[in-house]
Amino acid sequence: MARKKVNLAFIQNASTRRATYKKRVQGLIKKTEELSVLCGVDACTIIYGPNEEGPIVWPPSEVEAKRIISDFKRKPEVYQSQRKFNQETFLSESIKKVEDKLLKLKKKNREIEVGKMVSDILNGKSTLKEINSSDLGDLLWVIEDKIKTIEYRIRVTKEGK
Amino acid sequence: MARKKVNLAFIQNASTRRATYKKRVQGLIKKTEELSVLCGVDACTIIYGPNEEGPIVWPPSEVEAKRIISDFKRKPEVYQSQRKFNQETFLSESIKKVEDKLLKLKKKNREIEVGKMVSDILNGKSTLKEINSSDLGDLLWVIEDKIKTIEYRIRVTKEGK
DNA sequence: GTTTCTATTTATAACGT
DNA sequence: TACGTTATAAATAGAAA
Repeated sequence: MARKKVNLAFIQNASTRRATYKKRVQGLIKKTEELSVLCGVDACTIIYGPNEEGPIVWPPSEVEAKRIISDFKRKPEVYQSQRKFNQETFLSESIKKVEDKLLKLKKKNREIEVGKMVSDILNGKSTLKEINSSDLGDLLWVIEDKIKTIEYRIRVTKEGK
Repeated sequence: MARKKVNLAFIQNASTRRATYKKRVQGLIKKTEELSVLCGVDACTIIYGPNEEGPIVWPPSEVEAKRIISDFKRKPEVYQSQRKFNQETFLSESIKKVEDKLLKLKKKNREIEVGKMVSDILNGKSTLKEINSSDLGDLLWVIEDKIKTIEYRIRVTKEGK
């Protein structure tokens, strides 16, 4: 983020990684505290360092941290509230681009539907038999794509060794 | 942090506070992900918004988040104050440190194994039938986890307008 | 390894719509 | 109230000590 843009990938060089880790842990903890204080909300950050030290936690109070965590674990459908951290702006000045945008949205809508399908299947709410061939085609396409992502992450993990 | 230095105190004005909240949640989640990916560490951030349906969490996978939280809660109450960041940390004896390292190594090895399994299956070098039930369990766990991450990304892309 | 020192990239507070 | 823009404050990557 300085002197060079950062690539969101595991830092191979050990010493560089350690240095970055230190700086960023400090920054992350600070940001957590700031959000909590400025906006008056409960926020908790837990970091397991590469060392054997033990987790770094905010808020500093063990009781407070566990309270927030307990609240979290009690909520079943936590992820419904996950949302919009995305800055994607394929905005444009011409009609052509607006049309492109519409197309993309439709495509993404489809992806969401398929994503839910996958989820339902994994959760036993649905079975492959209940899915029509058209949907199945999309399903395979998406899975194939996701597999690539997984392979990439696996590769990164290995190299990070 | 712009146009004026920020005062670390509760923002009285409701609309300003709300606007700041939205921006900073976005930033905090991003920072959490960056630290995790760049440095290859487990990190978890939970935010309870003022009037939202549920907490905002990173990592997006419920499984992953709960695993990290469990690790945290499982630790004995051997907390000790530390010098940096007003954080708290567990003091451990040298024996425990060694044990922890061993545990991490085993975990990493297992991750690599599972990763190779997925790879082999995708490349037709192996089939699901050849995998024993124990391995299959890990495999499903990993895949399910990845799927959730994927769902999150899809959702974010969609709602990101 | 760690601390300090920039050069730059990011994050974002205050505005404008 | 929400979203896009802009001026600044912060964070931080890489270099140097």
